[in-house]
Amino acid sequence: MLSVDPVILGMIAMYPASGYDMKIELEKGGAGMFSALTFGSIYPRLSALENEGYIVSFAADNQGRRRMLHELTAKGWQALADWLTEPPAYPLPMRDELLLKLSFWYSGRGDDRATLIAHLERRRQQSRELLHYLEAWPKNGFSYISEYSMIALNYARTRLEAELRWIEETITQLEFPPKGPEQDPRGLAQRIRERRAAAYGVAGQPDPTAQRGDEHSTAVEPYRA
Amino acid sequence: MLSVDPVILGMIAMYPASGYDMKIELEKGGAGMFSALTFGSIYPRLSALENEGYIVSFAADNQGRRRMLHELTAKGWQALADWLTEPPAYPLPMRDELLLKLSFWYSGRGDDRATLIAHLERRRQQSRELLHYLEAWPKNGFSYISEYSMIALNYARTRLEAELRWIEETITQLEFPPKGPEQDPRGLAQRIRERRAAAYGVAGQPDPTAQRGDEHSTAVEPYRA
DNA sequence: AAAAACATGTAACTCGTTACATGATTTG
DNA sequence: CAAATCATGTAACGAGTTACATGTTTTT
Repeated sequence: MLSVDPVILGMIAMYPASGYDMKIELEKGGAGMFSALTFGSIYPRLSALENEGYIVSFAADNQGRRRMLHELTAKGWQALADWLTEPPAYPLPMRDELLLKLSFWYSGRGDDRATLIAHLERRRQQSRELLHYLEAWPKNGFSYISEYSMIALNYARTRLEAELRWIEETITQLEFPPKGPEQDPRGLAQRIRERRAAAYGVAGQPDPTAQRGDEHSTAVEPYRA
Repeated sequence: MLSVDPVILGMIAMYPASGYDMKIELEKGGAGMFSALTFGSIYPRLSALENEGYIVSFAADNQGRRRMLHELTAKGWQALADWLTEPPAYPLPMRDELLLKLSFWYSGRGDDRATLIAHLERRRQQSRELLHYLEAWPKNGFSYISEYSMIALNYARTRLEAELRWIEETITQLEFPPKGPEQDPRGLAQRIRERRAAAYGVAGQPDPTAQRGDEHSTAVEPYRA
């Protein structure tokens, strides 16, 4: 039972679907906010799930074009119900390049606030678009949306709205002058600038001697809880 | 340049660190909110990054215990700065089992609201703990936290607070009776119950005949935008 | 004296993605 | 009639995880 399997079973549970249907549904629909599948993982799993008795597959006529539909067996319905009953794993960490870049920003770019504002404005644009798409989806007159899907949708909406507020506040803050570190008992901010300058060399050219071991004598105690 | 590489370079940029340091720092520190690394990916990449000239490694005496520290070269500092300048990829989709389960909840568990409330209460507990940990971190008197790391931390805090509010609202809603689907123009809610009943069989035992292709004649039009 | 934490590293494995292959039908 | 879309499938690849192997030092 791979992690994609419950998604496949869940999609089929809504209606007997083809592999292609599932891909499209996830791209355009609600569950796609929380998972994505590629054909390369869908089709092999459909075969496996059929071999293991979770689904049955049958050809459906699609005016000449071949089309394989899949339906859950009793075992498949049971597996889905069991998976839903299992306590969901806590999503950790929140993989997000923007946040990761923020964590390392000072070390790598110092007080280059302009580039960071550009990143944030791009993100604002993307999140706004996603929010609009997501608000339109339950009103498209087509998709099946249960009370529970709507709750999931509410989560995504709430999260995006909070993100947009954070972006506004952050851009405002970045338009003011830099504030200096929030906490820096070991004076790392200063040391980072010095180490970078040493690596590049005083005249701006790379300095090969700055790469020998002995120069790194300013060892920093790592954090131990 | 693998996706873990900028994280390694970013950690080293803060202070010359060992592979072990990075693992611990990510587990206990701020960047760990947004990325995790295992030894199996750290050590091989440290060798590779040294071979490619991004870092230099040197033995540091750690009272008898061996310890390899790593420092950025000019090329390494430059690679980090370049990576930070690149527009960050939009994090899509938000992989979250709880949300995925909500999407499929009705199909698999019908109106079993008790189990769902249990999931939400568990999540509330975990998110509260993370929030408390995360609020304590910038006051531990040790970690280096730049203005920008603090902004990332603010994001995580904002997001968790929004999530906790959503959990409260959702639990309250789930204590009321079920509402029925938000949007269901094809009558799928009804069909799902019928299909599940057919798969299990009327008497509760699995019905093998319900698994033949012909019975699935109630084909549902897939969504096409 | 044992267990936990410190510290580095390798090899096998697993899962998912990318790229490729094929072919029918609809649309411009 | 060419291009886009529909539709299914396979094979190679890649990147990260898990498990294993090894040895030291500190804590209980």
